[in-house]
Amino acid sequence: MSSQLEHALKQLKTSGVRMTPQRHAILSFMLKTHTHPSVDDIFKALGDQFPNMSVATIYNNLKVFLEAGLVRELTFGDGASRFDANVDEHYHAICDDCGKIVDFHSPPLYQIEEIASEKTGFIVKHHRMEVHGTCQQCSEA
Amino acid sequence: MSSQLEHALKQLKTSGVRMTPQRHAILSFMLKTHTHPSVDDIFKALGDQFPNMSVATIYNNLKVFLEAGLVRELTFGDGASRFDANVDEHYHAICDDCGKIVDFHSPPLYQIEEIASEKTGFIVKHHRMEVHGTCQQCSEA
DNA sequence: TTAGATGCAAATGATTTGCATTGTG
DNA sequence: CACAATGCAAATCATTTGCATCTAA
Repeated sequence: MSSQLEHALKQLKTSGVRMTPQRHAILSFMLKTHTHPSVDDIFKALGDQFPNMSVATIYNNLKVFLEAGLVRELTFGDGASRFDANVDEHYHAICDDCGKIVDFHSPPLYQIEEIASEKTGFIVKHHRMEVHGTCQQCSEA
Repeated sequence: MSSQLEHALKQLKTSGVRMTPQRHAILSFMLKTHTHPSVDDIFKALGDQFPNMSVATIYNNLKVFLEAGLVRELTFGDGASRFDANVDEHYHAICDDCGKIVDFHSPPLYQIEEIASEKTGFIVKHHRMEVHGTCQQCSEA
């Protein structure tokens, strides 16, 4: 078991969250994948293990994980939310042709938070940034 | 009539888009407001003028305007898309308490597009950035 | 005149909710 | 045992679609 999963399990236990087989499977899947899955992706991926699992259970659990800070929700314009268990500081590149989402790292844009704060009077807590374009495979095709 | 509206009308005419009273009203409203309205906001705002206007008409027209590059679509995690007729380079500050969206300007983040391109192999065409936090009114309350 | 636009209602798809049942701690 | 979690179905909400009617050019 990955230490990341162990750590997440411990954290949930500390917060008084009960562990169920479904919850464990969803969490474990989220920590293992790097594909930014939608609820439906998770539903399909765990269908073999849990033929009777309800989508409501997936929504419920993602909400629990969100509140625990274990996952982030990503919303693009295309219908379904996507979820990302990589909560490290990072950004996303999105292919406007095939929809693929690729993580990348870069020095964080704290300066823009300061500029925003000066110009708008907001107390800025975080920012979101993503680049759009065409991925390597799509541009080669 | 604002020169912005004149220019938009001319552009649509050139693209062979017919002008209807509904289309004119939606376009004019979009250019006048700075509130980043949702479809429902537009529907309510124009309800007096057009008691029988269909939401489908609003969706249709926003799609036309999007394709003409006259508006941008903004999607946050909260259900409905919002639309912005300010297509100049600018960013948004979003209040996580009251949902208000405030425009602000800043030197564009082209460097992050380069970094993203190097790290991911994408051909980067544009980026999106927004800061989240608490607006002045909400933090004073 | 005629292709494109509108209005309406039904369809779709994501997400939420209510509730009876089950299972964790 | 108590209360939280699950599964299921119905409800909700944004958006899309089909189609008959209308209208801008």
